[in-house]
Amino acid sequence: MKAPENIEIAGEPIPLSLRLQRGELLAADCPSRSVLKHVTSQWGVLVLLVLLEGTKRFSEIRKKVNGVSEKMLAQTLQSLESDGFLIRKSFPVVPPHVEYSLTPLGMEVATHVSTLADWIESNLTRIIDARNHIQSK
Amino acid sequence: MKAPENIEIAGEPIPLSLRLQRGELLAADCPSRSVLKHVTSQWGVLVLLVLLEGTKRFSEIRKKVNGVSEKMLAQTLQSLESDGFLIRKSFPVVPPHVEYSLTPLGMEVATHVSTLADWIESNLTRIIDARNHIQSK
DNA sequence: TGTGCGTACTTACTTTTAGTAAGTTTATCA
DNA sequence: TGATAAACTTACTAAAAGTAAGTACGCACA
Repeated sequence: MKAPENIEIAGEPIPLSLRLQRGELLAADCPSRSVLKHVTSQWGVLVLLVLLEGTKRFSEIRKKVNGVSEKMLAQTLQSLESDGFLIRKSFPVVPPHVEYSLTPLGMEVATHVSTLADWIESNLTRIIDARNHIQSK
Repeated sequence: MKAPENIEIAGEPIPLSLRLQRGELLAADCPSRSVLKHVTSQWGVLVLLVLLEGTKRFSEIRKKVNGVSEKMLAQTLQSLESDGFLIRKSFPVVPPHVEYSLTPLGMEVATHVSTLADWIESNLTRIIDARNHIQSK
């Protein structure tokens, strides 16, 4: 993260608590890097998309996100939870019943992720056309 | 990709060539998956951000994207080029001089990537706060 | 009393990917 | 003659992802 500079407006210093500390993704040691990794990880993106539809059980997410293994899904859910993007609600029953849903913070990222995902889905043919065009050179 | 269904409007079938085939990221074998991988790869995201600023040389990109190795940068640039997101212009000089710039297609994705990246940078403190809150439970 | 079932994981192991460091190329300049 | 610079490439190691099997446990059924 950027070290907060001593900004002031009209001679009045802005209190630290009110100043927003912006992350810098281009800085190798900025904590935003790990957030980006979690959010844009292969399965992270897809899990966020699915959870935008609403609360889902572990097994439901697994069914929707075609190809994810139980191990990777569990891992992905844990990292997204640890970043505060989703909450895990476990019911004390057997067999286990666990529900995942986006937090307000999670909905915000997921919305941006969804926009990007939509663009890719919508423009797939353009991309494939471009691919073929480049290949044939 | 979704198999094109036989859609028609007002009794008139839409020719295959005109119908847009949407990708489906949730389908394991959809080609959109590899595009997503390239675009949201750790270094792919950051390269796209840097190239939004304009044409850049290999070494300039490497300097801006803190932490990327030459190997990974070369690999990332190649995959983004193969998807038609950027063009590589090599000048026949020694030492080598190579310039990379976004294609119109690349600018579109990069814009969406940038929106997501901006959100993460802007909300880092919220995320870190959420992280700490979760940890302390 | 025991056997199987369902769900959400976890663990051990293999394969793939990423990271690191050193090498390659070649015109130009000291 | 030899060092230099820029953009890669290659060989090797470390880390991450994929695969498959195991674990926990309360309930239903035999």
